[in-house]
Amino acid sequence: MPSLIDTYAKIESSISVRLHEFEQLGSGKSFDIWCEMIYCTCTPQTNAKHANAAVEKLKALDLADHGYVEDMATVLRDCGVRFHKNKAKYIDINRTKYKDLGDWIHGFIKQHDVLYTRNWLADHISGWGYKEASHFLRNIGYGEEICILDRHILRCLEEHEVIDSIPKNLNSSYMEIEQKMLEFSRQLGIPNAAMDLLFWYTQKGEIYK
DNA sequence: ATACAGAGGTGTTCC
DNA sequence: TGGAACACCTCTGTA
Repeated sequence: MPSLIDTYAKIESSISVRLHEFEQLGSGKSFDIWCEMIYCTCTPQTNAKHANAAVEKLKALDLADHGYVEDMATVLRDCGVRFHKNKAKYIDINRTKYKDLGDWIHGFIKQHDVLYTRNWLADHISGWGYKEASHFLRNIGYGEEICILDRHILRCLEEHEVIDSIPKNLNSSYMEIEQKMLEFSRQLGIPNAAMDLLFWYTQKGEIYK
């Protein structure tokens, strides 16, 4: 089995392209950032490509801006997004409050910092906890100080003995495990923002988001 | 075949 | 006060 460093060397350029795309998205149109919020709301327990397909279909049907909850739920279900009813509700709630988040999130982050912003997002965006708040921030170009601790990453961390075992309840230990992963990335000399894509590549054999 | 775990978690309830 | 337990939902892979 090749080491993480070897694998990273092999796919570094592909990862760099992806990370650059995240930055582009973050500095792009507010509507695109809103669509990324929809994506992150759809993602939990759901195939990432299904979540992405749902976003594209919502856009194609002009539902992302102002669709009824029921219509959005139908699209999510048809695209294979799990918990489609709840997630359609979350999208509706978030839209009424934070559809323009892309217009001010960068100033917000500059004024506070990424960690504070993640807390704020997890508290204020319906359907987001630490994991999805981190996912969103990474996807708009702020992945250097935070980790997306989903079950796959936790499994990788366990395999590489960064953590002894996967905790039953993440809430209490998210920051602690995150620190260990940040330290791990420093030891390897691999940018933290790339670690998530690298781990996913080792499991799935491709780079997605 | 039929069952059953697993899927890029989060919100609510209950003690 | 905080943690388990459960609901949300449906499809796929595996034995």
